[in-house]
Order: sequence, then structure tokens, then C-alpha cells
Amino acid sequence: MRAESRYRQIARTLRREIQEGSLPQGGQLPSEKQMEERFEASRNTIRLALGMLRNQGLIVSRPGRGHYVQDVVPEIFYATRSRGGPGGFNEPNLAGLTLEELQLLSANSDIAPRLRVPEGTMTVVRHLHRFAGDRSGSVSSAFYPMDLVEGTPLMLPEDVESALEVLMDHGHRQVGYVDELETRMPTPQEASQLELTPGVPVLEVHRTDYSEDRPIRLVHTVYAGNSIRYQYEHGDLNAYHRD
Amino acid sequence: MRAESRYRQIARTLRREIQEGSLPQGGQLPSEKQMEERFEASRNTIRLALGMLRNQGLIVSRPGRGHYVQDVVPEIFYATRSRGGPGGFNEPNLAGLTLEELQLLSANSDIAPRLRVPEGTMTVVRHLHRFAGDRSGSVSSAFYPMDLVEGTPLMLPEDVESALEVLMDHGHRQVGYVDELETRMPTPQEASQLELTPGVPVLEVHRTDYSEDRPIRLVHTVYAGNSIRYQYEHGDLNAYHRD
DNA sequence: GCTCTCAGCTTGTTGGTACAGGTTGAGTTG
DNA sequence: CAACTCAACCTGTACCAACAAGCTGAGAGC
Repeated sequence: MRAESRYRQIARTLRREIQEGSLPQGGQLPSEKQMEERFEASRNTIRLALGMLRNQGLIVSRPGRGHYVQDVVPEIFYATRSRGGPGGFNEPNLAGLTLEELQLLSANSDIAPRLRVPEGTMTVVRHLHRFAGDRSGSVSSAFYPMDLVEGTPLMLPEDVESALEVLMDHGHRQVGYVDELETRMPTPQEASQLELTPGVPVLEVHRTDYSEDRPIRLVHTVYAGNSIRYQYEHGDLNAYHRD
Repeated sequence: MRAESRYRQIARTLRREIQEGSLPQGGQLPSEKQMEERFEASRNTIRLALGMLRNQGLIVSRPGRGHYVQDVVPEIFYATRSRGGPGGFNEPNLAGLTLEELQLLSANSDIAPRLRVPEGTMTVVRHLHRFAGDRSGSVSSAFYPMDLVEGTPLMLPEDVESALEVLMDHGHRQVGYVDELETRMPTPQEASQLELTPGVPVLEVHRTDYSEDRPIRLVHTVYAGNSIRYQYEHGDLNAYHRD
């Protein structure tokens, strides 16, 4: 078993052919039966190799159709975090945000410390689904301490243009935030919501918004890893006017 | 085939048991033979289920030993990006940075636009390997326009305490930066360098440092997804003194 | 007591077979 | 001509068998 196993060799060969472009993007791979002959291996071995490529996000497989070369970068949406207007740190390139569900929840040990409220404090949770073009871009949950949003449109099961503006109108102006980013493989539920092909990780962003006094919002967002590029700017970059 | 397939059922059952903690972290799963009996399925079917869990990063498999529950969060290293001293935006929690290789390279179409130099311009590339404790934390490549680093220690194959300080001493003070973050599955080479188990994605950060005049450095860093949490702070958070 | 061998466990790899169910296009039928 | 059927392909799932190779501990041999 010292030597590289057969299916890994086959995967490597196919990977090279894909990356070199012998097989064009979106193009169809030979059928498993054809590959059996080409590589002189059993269908089982071929399928192991194809499974590797699928898990690496290089191909997608369609039952009854065949295996296809995956578009390497389907489309990338930028989420730029930079100093905007007063209290505004926006995501201009991601649109199509819709409210999925509104929920009342008592803060658990994961939520409470970040919002700086006692465990068990009631919070309003707004679950959002954000589309980018015709693709699913992200799912997020925004947690608001109950006392901050009572009597505001955020308590209603309706879309809200800008939640931060609503909070500002009620005396809670955002003056800063902390983002924590991590990456991991999606849960099956997320894979289905974000329409992820196997082998695509997710980017999870935990954002805490602060007013001068206290945390005013916590947003957990999960992005499809293959269609998001997150961008942060810090410092004095006025001279550059980045396109 | 409408119904959920057998191996997916088995994977779901095991996943639930892992997440509920019936199987402790680091604990060993029953052997494949035992699972054959428990689930009344063939070894092949069991292995398909285990393969799913492995690709989701929930278990690791050791030949001759068995399958083990993966530590969900082995250890997390924070890389905080916040306004530090003059020109300093550091990563206090990641240490053990060593120079792997020094290279002269002409800027390609990926590098040149970000450094705002013509394609083909010579750049000095410093490949770094960063350990965190006894684990491999990240690999990175820093690109410097040749004319900026000529005659500085950055041209020498030696470790440098703080590259930004060296640049500052030669008249190029960092005043800001732009970070671009994305996530993807590792290349086989990265998986081996970072000692990644299957099913662990990487976080890739492209950072461009600017002086008042021009981009002075480009750093591509690849972090092991299971041991990094990236953190950004923006705005006025003085009142909070986050621990 | 110490070391060394090896049987017996484990997972990894490869071969085979069979059938289910999606997809397509040729050919038939109205 | 249009719709429909169906054979022939495709991948997905499930089973069986065999051998390779890593690992461990019991027991033999020193």
C-alpha cells in the first residue's frame, strides 16, 4: 500500500486534465464505463476517483446524465466592510434580502454574552435569506435584545429596509462593530438552503453591532464559500479610490 | 430511490449521536464489522456513511486503529485586525513565524494589479510558515516590489522581526490595508503542509498594505479552517475593552 | 524479565454483480 | 405532425469477496 493507490492516481490524472483545460469548464467527462476501459480499472475504483474530485468541488454529477466539470468560480459577490456614512457599514453588492421567519427566543449561552445580557433574556430573532442574482447567497439570523426593538417595525413580520436605521431612529446609533469569521463545512440543512454542491465550504460571520452604550445587534451569517469574497478596509486609503 | 438511502440514514444516525455527545470527543466509533451487525448493512454501505462524516470533518479514520470522533474545535487562534500603534495591525496570538524560502519572481497578472506595478516587474517573495503551539497554523507568501526592498534585510534569507517596521525605516510607512477573504477546500499540497484532515476547508486571506503613496506589500495567507477565527473591529469601541 | 514473533484485529483498496431510477432520443402510434 | 412508448444509456445504491497494510497484545523464546 506504499505506492499511491490506483483511484488516487486516476483522480490526479483527471484533476490535471481539468486544470489544464483539456476538459473545458462545464464540459462532460467520459462515462464511468468508458473510463473503466481507459484506466483499466473497475467501476468501483473509477467512482472512488470521481468521488474525490466531487468532494474537491471540481466536478458535479447528475444522475442519468453524467459528470461535468464544475465552473471554478461561478460568480463572486463582494461584501465590502468599510467606513461608510454615519453608522453605515453596508454590503452594497448583495441584494434581494427577504425575511424568512420572525421568532422570539431567550438568549442562550452562545448569544447572551455577546449581547451582554443575562442568559434567558428575551430576544427578537429575524431569519433572513439573501439572494444574489438567481442564486442563493447567504442565510442569516439577526438577534435583537427585546427591549431595544419593542414598538418598532423590527417586531413585525415584514421586510425592513435598514434595521440599523430603525434602531438609530429609536435612539440606538451604531458606532462600531466586531466581526468574527470562520470557515467550516456546511450542515446538511445549510447545504440544501444555499444549494451547495458537495465539497463547497461555508464562510460564517458573527457580527456584533455596538452603540455608544451597549451591543445592539448580533448577526450570524452563513455564506456559500464558492460565491463570496469578503473584503475589509482599514486605515487611510483616501488616495486610492479603489474601483 | 425516492426514500433516503441507507447509507445516508446511517450517517445521519451517527452524526446525531456525535453531536449529542453519546460518543465523546476523541472517542472511538465501533468497528465497521460491529456496525454491519448493528445497522444490518454491508461493510460497503457502512463505509459510505463513514465517508460522509469524514468529509464533513466529524470523524478521522486511522488505518489499523479505527474511526474516531474529531474534536469539533481543536484549538482556536484569534487573528485580530484592529487599529494598533502607528502602522501596526498585528496578529498577537499567532507566533512561531519562520522563513521557508526566499524567491525572486516577476509579477504575474494576479500579483501585478494589486501591487499597482506593470506585469513582469520583479518582486521579492518571502514564503513563511507559521506555527501555533505545536500545530501548523498557516502558510503565507509576502510579495514586495523589488525597488522597495533593495538593500534591506528583506532581501536576505533570514527571519525578520517585523517587515512593516523595516519598510517604515526605509521611508514606506503603512497607513492602511485591504483584506480580501475567501474560503475553499485545500489543495493536496496545502493539506499536507497544514496537516489538515479530510473535510477541513482553508481560509485564504489576500492582504494589500498601503503607504501614503502606493501598495507596499501583498500577503497571501492560507489558514487551517479548523483552527482559525478571524476577527475585525471597526469604529469606536473604546468603551468596551473587549477581553 | 525482556524482546520478538505473529495471530487477529483494524481500515484501505480493488474487483465483481445487480438493480433502481433519471435522461434521452429513436421509433412507433394516433 | 404531434404525442407517446421504450430501449439504451447514464449515475446512485447496495451487496459480496478478497487481499493489503497498519496496529496491538498474547505468548513464545531468549
